[in-house]
Amino acid sequence: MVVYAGQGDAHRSLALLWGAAPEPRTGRSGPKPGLSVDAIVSAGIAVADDEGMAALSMRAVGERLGRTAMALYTYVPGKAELLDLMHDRALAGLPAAPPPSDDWRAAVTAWAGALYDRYLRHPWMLQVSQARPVLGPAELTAMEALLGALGPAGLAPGPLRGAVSALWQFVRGTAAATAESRAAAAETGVTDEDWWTARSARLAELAPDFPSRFPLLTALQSGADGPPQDREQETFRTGLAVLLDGVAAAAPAAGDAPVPATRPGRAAGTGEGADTP
Amino acid sequence: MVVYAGQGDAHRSLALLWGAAPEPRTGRSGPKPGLSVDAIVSAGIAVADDEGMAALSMRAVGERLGRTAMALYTYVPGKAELLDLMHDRALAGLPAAPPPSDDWRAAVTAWAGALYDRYLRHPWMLQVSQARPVLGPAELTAMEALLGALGPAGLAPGPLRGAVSALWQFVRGTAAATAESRAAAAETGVTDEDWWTARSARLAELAPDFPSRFPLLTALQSGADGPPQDREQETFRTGLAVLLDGVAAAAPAAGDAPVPATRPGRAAGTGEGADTP
DNA sequence: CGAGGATACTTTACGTCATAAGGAGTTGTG
DNA sequence: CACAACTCCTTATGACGTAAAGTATCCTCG
Repeated sequence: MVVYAGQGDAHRSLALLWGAAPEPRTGRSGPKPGLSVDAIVSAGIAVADDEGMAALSMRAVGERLGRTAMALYTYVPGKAELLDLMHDRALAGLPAAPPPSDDWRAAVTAWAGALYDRYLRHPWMLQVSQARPVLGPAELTAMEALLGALGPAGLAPGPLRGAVSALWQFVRGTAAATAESRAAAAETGVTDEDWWTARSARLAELAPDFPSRFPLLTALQSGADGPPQDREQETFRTGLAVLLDGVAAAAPAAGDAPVPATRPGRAAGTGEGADTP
Repeated sequence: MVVYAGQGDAHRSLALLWGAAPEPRTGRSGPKPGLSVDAIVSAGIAVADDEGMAALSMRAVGERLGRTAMALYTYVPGKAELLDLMHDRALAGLPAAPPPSDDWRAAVTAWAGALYDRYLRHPWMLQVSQARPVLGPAELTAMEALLGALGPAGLAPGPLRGAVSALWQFVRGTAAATAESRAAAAETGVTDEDWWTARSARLAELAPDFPSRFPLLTALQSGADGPPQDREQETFRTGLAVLLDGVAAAAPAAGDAPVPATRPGRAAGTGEGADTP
């Protein structure tokens, strides 16, 4: 529920995100730290995973570590920063960019699938306000991986930025939709499908003129065939395909695009020597 | 900051969203209502517009109407539902779908620009958790408009769903990025550009190995030429072009679409005459 | 070794939040 | 005119983030 305290100094997060100097422990008095930023971030993720974003309070995180809420403030400036850290950490460890290959479509598809899965494993991430590019190392690594996968397509910098943004947002958005329908279903103890039909039934009841007011939506919806999971997967798959077609079309000399390239001029180099760290 | 209380009965919102039967006022005792759902929603939007999402409390909304917080509960079940109503109302009045035309690219571009502008006029919308398709009338109308604009492209239902999702998420995501950089700049009383350079300077300081760790990102960033507004606009424009190229590519060549689709002969997607926001 | 200061953590407290419960005033219908 | 329905208020509850101040622990320096 709570997601982001607007003015939380992004600067304070930055230092922590990038592994605030581990401080040579020599020459420091006082009791040894019993906690660590890492442990706190892990506990926070555990709380959010287990009990949902609404249950993520400083008290809850502290409790999970056998401490009070205030103990956390020794390590972390506040809740907003903790959220930043959690979000970035939850993105860590995604597969690195594969070596550049002709089949950039497969590479980008794999990247998108991994990110999608990650979001669904930590649905609370989707409730962290995205009005906030935190620029943590894991997020940037994921973006670098996308750039690496996308590289062989040979986009110019402008379209490349656009494509990266479009891809990321698409994955996040579709993951959010899936997560929401799962959550709603789990909450009401009902299967996805039942929930959807109940929902549309209620809608039809409240807006009897629905089909005439929204003919295209009605047509689109009635075109659905399988259970909602399948529909979500299909949306993900086909939406991604549309995006990739766009990338292929925007690329000057794309490999497997069905579109004949008319402009041979290769624009400013987008580092094709992606050796992927 | 607060964005969405997870379990708020979406059902309760639905009735309100769809204009809960205006109740024939005859045969009702008690004092006449001094407020209305509409007035409350307007006040909520005014508060959020003027003072930001963090300042949106039931007290603040009530105060703006000369009432206490509790007075609102006569009209609205709770804050989550009020947020739903605000969000949908803020989407109302977007331009309707134009008559089907050959130039579906222009139509979709206009649609995207209008939605983008709307988000930027009410930045708090971007902090409402999107993990929640509220299915209000305005949102559905906007989606119907997109479907109308997209129609002449002649997509099959699957790709159409994917494209709709991709387009919507893209607009929302890029709007969020723009809103965030504006907010950050306004907060610190600094121009967009200064804020960005300060940010990158700080990043470079914290992660001196940045260029070697993120070569592609570094290359992409250094390829930027203008002030950030221009970069944002360019991302929007080129990203949208990529998406539209994808739509064109996913459409059946030119055969059974109601209108012969424009062949995507363009190479770099930047050529499109997007008039943008 | 013992004092002093730094550090980890706790207790307590404050202000704010959403909202439950109950009461007061207002208005229509019997 | 009584009563019921209704709006709106006051008050109260429990949770939240976190400021302030206290306590216990440990290192360093005299």
